[in-house]
Amino acid sequence: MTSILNVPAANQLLVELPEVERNAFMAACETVELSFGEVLLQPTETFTHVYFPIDSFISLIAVVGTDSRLEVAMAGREGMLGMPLVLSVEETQLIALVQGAGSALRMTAESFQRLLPDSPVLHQRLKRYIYVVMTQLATSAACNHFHRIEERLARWLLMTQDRAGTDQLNLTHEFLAMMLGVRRAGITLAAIALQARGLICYQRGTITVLDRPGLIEASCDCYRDDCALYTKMLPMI
Amino acid sequence: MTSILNVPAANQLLVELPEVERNAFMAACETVELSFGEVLLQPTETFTHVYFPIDSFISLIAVVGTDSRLEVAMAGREGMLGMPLVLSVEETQLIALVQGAGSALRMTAESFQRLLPDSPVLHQRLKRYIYVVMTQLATSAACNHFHRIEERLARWLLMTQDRAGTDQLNLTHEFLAMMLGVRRAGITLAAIALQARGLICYQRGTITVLDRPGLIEASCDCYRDDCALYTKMLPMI
DNA sequence: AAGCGTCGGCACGCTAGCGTACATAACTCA
DNA sequence: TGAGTTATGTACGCTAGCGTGCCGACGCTT
Repeated sequence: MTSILNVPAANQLLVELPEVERNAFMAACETVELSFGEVLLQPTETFTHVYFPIDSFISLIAVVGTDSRLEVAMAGREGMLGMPLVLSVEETQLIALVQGAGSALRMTAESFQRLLPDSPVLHQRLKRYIYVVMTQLATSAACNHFHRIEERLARWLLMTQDRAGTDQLNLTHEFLAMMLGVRRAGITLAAIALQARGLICYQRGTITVLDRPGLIEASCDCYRDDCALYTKMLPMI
Repeated sequence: MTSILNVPAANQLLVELPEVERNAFMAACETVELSFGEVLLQPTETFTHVYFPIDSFISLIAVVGTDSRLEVAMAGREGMLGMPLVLSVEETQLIALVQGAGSALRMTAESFQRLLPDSPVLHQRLKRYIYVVMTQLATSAACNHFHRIEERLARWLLMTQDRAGTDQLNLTHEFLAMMLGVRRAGITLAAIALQARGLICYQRGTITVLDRPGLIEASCDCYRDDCALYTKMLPMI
């Protein structure tokens, strides 16, 4: 089982583009630093930029009612923030929260929409990426519904590790509770269980993945399925 | 509160297209009858056709593990079956189950992909439709997670009523349980509660909506939000 | 009219997870 | 060093929903 991401610092959607496309596209990009906790977008806001994370990553969070939140997708260097713009829609209904600090390429929404029609290879890739995310949204709706906190936590840690590219994750139980839409105490119990099995180890805001294969075993199949779909639809690029 | 659908028998995505587009498109379509329970597509299968329901409707169902199923989206005359083809992807990971018998326009995947580039208005609409469905997937993931069976049932009945275009729905508790990913007995209790409130009435396989506004009141806001997003993104077309 | 299959009501004990609250432990900073 | 803040452990009773199984009612078939 390989991770989604075993490649050097570059956004996977942008690597190995045809020379012309790449040049035009990169010329319109700037590199920005994203810091943890930054909110790039709120529901009903309009995209001013698209982001292609390099070593940062972003959580997409759905809100229902006044205070229920649930992370529904992640965008790291395997993905992008700004899918609606690929569909010529300029708004979002999700919160985009920087979950892993680091750098990203960024381009104005305007440039993006102007350049996209002249970038057929990238455009094709982005459409496939949207398909992958849609499918993940659908199956993770089912996952969130049927699977237990411990499995979901394991899956979430794996996804995060892939995007952070390190074993050491800076995460509090509080934060994890928000992501999974459960109680903080629920995370504590699940984390204790995973630690007792020797899969992770944590102290005060840091979780270290000790046994990745074991963690995959402990997670629901949704993690494997997610990875498999991504590599099928966007193979190595 | 108006429903998504208050229009005569026609697929909403196809109405009022420019003459040329419409003619080319319709010429490639045939009308088919879909019968209840028909499975049009299974996970990993390839699309042979796209469907534009007229008075039928189709459930999209996610599968996790061996026997957990959850309805994640519906396609009636406000939508289509075959979104991945708009993204140039020919497969699906979802089950497409005919949930309301009736007719639909259908076209081969091949024709669809050939005609789409020459149908800019339709193409634009379909992209917006995909955005709507993606957003609904995201928020209904949260809805399924946070809201109770009774609210979710109310919402589901409203969505179904919109697409069926009638007060009388032919549904067993067993079937509803599958859609919502809960026990049959759980549906029975929720249905009893809704009936006690005078919102619905049912006997042996038939549910009648008695008080639509009341049912909206009883459902979570997700129903209203869904409708609002659709009409915002695809206004009356 | 009888029989059978389907559908719905209900009841049992059980579990995961909730809301809440409080205590302890670990860092931070004055 | 000591005070304050933040993160984690844990405990309490509670609720929604689970899995299961059984019974009765309905309605179709013959």
